[in-house]
Amino acid sequence: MEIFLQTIGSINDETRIKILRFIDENGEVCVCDIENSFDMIQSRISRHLKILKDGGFLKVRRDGRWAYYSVRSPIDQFREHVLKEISCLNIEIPKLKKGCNIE
Amino acid sequence: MEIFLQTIGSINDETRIKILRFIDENGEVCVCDIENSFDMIQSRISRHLKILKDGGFLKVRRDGRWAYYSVRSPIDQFREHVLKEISCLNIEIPKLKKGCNIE
DNA sequence: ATAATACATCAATATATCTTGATATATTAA
DNA sequence: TTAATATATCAAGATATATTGATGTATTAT
Repeated sequence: MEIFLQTIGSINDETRIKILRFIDENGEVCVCDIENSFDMIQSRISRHLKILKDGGFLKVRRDGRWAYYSVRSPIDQFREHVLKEISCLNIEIPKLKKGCNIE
Repeated sequence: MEIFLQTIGSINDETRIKILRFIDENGEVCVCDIENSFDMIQSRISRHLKILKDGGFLKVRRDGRWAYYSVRSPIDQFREHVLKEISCLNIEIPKLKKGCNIE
């Protein structure tokens, strides 16, 4: 129950749905890319990424000072269904704007 | 997006998950049955039922002074997946205790 | 008509979640 | 070593959601 609620709670927010779809569409991105593309302050992005990760949708790969987030894979069927549902939503997802100085 | 969030929000609560599964397992029940089985006050049950109905999981059939709730049918694939996931949760669902005086 | 039953809704309070700005940590550059 | 960059976390305030008790609205029984 706890895990299910954490999964559901992680997608019970408009900002997170958009971030999740953004990552699903663009593949692995670092936090500053999201920050830049969404024009949101870093702490807000960071918090939502953590919730999506704890919800089982995202994974992180750390490299130096960067954190690269991507859709967790393999992913279970239920989260797969959720991702598919989100991919069908008629919403505006910002274009990817690279935000880091170095890559 | 709004509809998706309403759907997700409706199952983002432990009480509602239990009520939904209770109805899924027992079929059509009236409000006082739920009230009696869950030992919760009526206004609380009523509120959660409304949220689950607005979330697209339940339907009501009114008959006299009673309101009978059941899983909406036909139901779309996504909500079907959600119901299946909820049916797999390892949680305690109360036994059905009829609460009405007449039936 | 009056009372009782079943259900819905409202107002007040309690609790949880989100946003922001500040601060902390780690890594790399100068 | 010092400064800058990338990210995470914390504290405070704002907003949303849940619970309770009271009240409202039908419907049925007496």
